Amino acid sequence: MKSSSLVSNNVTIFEVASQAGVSYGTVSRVLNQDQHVKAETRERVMKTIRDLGYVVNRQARSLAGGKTHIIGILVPDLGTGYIGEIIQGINTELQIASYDLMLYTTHRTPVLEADYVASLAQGMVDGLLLVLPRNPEDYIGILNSRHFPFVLIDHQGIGQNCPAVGATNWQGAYNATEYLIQLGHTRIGFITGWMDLGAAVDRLEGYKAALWAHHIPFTEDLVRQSTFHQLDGYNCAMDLLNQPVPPTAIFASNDVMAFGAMDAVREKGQRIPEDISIVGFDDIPQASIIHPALTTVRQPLRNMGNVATQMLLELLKNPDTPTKRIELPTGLVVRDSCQPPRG
Amino acid sequence: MKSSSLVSNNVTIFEVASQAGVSYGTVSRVLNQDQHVKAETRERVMKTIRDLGYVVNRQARSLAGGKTHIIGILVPDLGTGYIGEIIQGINTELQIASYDLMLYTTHRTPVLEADYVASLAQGMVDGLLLVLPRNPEDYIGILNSRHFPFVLIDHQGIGQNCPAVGATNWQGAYNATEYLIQLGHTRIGFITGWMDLGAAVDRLEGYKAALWAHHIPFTEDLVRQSTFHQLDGYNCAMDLLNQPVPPTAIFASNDVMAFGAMDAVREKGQRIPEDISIVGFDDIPQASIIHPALTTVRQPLRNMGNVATQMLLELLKNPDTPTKRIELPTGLVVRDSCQPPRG
DNA sequence: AATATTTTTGTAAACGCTTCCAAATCCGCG
DNA sequence: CGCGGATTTGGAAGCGTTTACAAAAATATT
Repeated sequence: MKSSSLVSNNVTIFEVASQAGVSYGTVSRVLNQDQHVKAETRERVMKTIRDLGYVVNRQARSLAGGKTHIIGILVPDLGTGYIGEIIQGINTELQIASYDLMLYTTHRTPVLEADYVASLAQGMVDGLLLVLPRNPEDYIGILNSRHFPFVLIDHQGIGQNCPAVGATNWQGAYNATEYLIQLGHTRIGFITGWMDLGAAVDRLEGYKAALWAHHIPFTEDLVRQSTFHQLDGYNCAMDLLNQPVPPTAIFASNDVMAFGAMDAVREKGQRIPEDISIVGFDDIPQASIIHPALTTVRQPLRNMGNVATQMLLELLKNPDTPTKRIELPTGLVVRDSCQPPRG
Repeated sequence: MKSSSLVSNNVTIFEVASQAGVSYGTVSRVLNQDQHVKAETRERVMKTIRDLGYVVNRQARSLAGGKTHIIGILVPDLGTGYIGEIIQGINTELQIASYDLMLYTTHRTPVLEADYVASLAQGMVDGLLLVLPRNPEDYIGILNSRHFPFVLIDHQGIGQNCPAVGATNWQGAYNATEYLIQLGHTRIGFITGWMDLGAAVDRLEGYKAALWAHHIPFTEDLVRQSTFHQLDGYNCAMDLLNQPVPPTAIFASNDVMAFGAMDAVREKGQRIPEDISIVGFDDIPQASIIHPALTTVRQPLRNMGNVATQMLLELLKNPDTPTKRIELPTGLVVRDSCQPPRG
């Protein structure tokens, strides 16, 4: 009986109804777990459904009911596994709630981003998960005014209070910097992410705060503005290392830039961690497979996906759930890329 | 006018029709580029559509027309960037054809796989892209008998001829093995993937063929059956290295197992490539960032996504396009993980 | 100028479901 | 036994399209 749903094509509630000797309204009620059905009738209908291999037509259901049971997710790309992890988290929750996932990648094109959001919000999906959005200012206002449910992942929101889940970026950067300081480092290079992203700013601030707390003067000479990309990480690290008095440690604002920094260090003929310590941020899967394994600040990516999805589903169920921003804790993962400075 | 579509919520063809002074049928015809509309009328309707910010309701359209303009993609996971690359390729094509993408991850649970396929084929999507399917036998027959359009990516199909795109696995493995042989290696370890996947078998066969062509005796002692996972790659490599006469090179059937092998080599206190050469397969993004950069057989993943999508779209447009299987060429990417054996 | 032909437009009937309202059935109790 | 209220069921209407068919308008033909 299992695969009969694949075999028989177009069973409708009408066929189920006539087979079970009830009206189609009753079948619909059973399908929607309406309480107003006699237990015995429900049983009979469910059996018929199984026998006939009936599967509800989602299009019809959403036309009639106004809900699609699809949620959309907008991501910048799928390159690094960073997004992949988040999606796994989202997926788990969605599966439980039996929602479907519509995936859109923007490749960081703001135009696309706004367009997608426009047409999605038009009824294609019930809610939206926006991962690492680049220019949400363009549309968040509109989504809000239309009361369209959405949750931001890894973005601070934009002044207005929107539902969002992020991580304690500041604290993570603070802890990582402090770890390096406690190892004895005082000249710690820092490579930022896109500074238009709140997370990148927070990480820089955490770094500064840790220096400050340990009475180490902050200097712009040790900071390089970058883009979260590996190659830029490489270039910035190179630049940092070419200074008259180079840093003894480099803290990159994400893991792939840390990988780039590692390349730079090696190209200068120096060793990690003996000559230079490296710290990353994110703890993407590759961080533990690279050699030496990267010490990094772990973001609970999967968990962020879980939580964001739960928030969105809650929002769908109960639209006036108060808006909240959740920050999941980050944690320092100590591996092999750091040690006290030489001498 | 740009964002009016976001502002106004429920414009239907009826409103457009009355605004434009035509019947709703005509609007529908304009929407579907039906030729039977006077040019002037078409213009007027299109203007109204723009003015009102009308957007077609996809649910209604597919209920009536039978097509969803959504294609489904079934992937095992999103962990390694391998799938991510393929998805990028798919996405590009889909964007051009303005189809939407529904993503399902199976985590390699055969049950899920079959269930998904069942309900998807039920009308949720117009076609299916099956990436690296594990047990397609369970449902390919049924899909075929229902004439449901699908394309396999990175799978050999199952005897029957189904549309599929793959890569020249045999040739790639042959070339990589030959490369090692030409460097002077004669004891070349080989770590397989899941042997229930055709691609894995082909790679093993390519390896064997190259040995044979160069009169190097094949021995099971140098082959380990594995699973495409990093940890298993590590274990198999360890096992290989612990033999009385260990290999001087290891060829892993994919990159992440090669990463695992690298870990094993290092743990044995040996260096890459000085003591042991390593070759992978796939050329996922990480292969070039790991240190030493991995010599590997490049699969044109993005391209495979492109081609598969084009095939599927063609199949949708013209259901009796003859079935074909396309094999895209692989190529050896020489980086830093190999050198001639010592001594 | 009248008819035949073609092009364009209007309309009704699906598509498969949800949901509301009214009708039927059931139950307990006087 | 009959009545009121609660529970259960049936059926109509509507969701926003597409599409087949018929009607109307435009054009060509004699």
